Amino acid sequence: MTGKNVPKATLQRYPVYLKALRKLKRSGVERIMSKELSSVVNIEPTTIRRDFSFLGSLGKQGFGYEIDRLIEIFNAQLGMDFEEKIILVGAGNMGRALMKYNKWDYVVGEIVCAFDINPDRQGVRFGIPVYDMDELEERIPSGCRIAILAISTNIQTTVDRLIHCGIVGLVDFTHEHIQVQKGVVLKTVDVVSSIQELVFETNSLTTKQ
Amino acid sequence: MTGKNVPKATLQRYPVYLKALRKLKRSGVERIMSKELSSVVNIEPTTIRRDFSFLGSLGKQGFGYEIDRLIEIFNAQLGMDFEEKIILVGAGNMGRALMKYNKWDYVVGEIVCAFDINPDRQGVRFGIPVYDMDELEERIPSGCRIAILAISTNIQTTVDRLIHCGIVGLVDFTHEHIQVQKGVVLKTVDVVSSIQELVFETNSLTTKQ
DNA sequence: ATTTGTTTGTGAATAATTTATCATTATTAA
DNA sequence: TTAATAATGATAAATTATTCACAAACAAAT
Repeated sequence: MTGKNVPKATLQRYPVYLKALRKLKRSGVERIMSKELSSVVNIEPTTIRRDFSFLGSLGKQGFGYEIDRLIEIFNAQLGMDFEEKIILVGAGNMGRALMKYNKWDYVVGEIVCAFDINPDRQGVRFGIPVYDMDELEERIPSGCRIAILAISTNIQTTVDRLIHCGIVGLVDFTHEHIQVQKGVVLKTVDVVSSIQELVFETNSLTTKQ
Repeated sequence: MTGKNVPKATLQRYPVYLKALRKLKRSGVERIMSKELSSVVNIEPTTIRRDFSFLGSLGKQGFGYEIDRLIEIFNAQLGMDFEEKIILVGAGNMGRALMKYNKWDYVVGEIVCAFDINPDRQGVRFGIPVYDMDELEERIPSGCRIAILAISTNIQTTVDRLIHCGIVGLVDFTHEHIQVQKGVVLKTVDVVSSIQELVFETNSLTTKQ
């Protein structure tokens, strides 16, 4: 339905809103105005209103937004209906951390299985079956489009294999540069890169002596 | 020196370039042109050239860029000189995964110590001392500005404590919404949010039936 | 029921970012 | 040495994102 003309920048803020709204709900808040929410998420009120407006007229003038309604709509928009089957590639420390947190309560889908080359890591872990990498092509669930990458060797080769299997979205936890063809979306999650950006940004605030 | 008028968007691409350049160097490439690099990182050549130009005239007309020179400059720009002392808060699965990868070879600094409430996780892990959370205020290295957050309880309280200790940059691996005052930079790293964005973006490409 | 105060939603204006164009300069080959 | 080629770096144009400003809508009070 929606998801078409929504600006990319807005799309990246939706998860932020959802998290903040869920936190507010837990602390008993039932309604909120763009100005209040602004101080919670550090986003200008007018930007918030514009972002929300892409999903319809969610608020009431002179009143604000009902948090329950917002959460419901964001859940729907951000994936509750999708039920994506996500695979995890790599069951090392990082992979296990991700499996453990798989009980995400407002998520798009769930990790249905994992793959690893190391036999010691295979079997069932945190309720998720971990198969041998060799079995990727046969074990990958049909319709699976998204993979989480948490391996440290044969990275590019594995990515190519995944794309061959129909993967079109990758969340990348490796520390290597990965090359993907157009049409495949790569979301890189990297502490190092994050810290590099952070150092830059904080340097313009606090000048080190 | 630099780091002032560089657009935020450009700043976020620098780590991408550095990673790609290091990969190219390892595979023996010595020089590259913006057009070639473009096909590696999926960023327009003209954007690459403009991004690079903020750091000086790094290339030669009719020739391209020397990879060694680029890497050197990016290293300098992205932190090699900074030697940030980074602390890790939370030594669970995620924390351990991060400690294990602490041997980042082109990084801004390193994790000098960690903190956790659980006594079982305290002691030295992967060469990094893990202290009790209660000791945060006394153990935090002087001049420490950046913290990696990988805890799952008392999140907001801990963040407030960290900011009180002088932390101005946070890499956040929790699944909660975190509120920070202006002046503190928060980089949220969240599988769930990444997947949510991914689902949106891939949906505009592959229409599910 | 009417008025008053408040906050949304949006068209218009501004700012930021990306892409296109082109002059310039280095390289290479004749 | 000179001309041809090629790719940068700078500027201009186009695109995208944010902010302003205000009309319309609703709630609450009288």
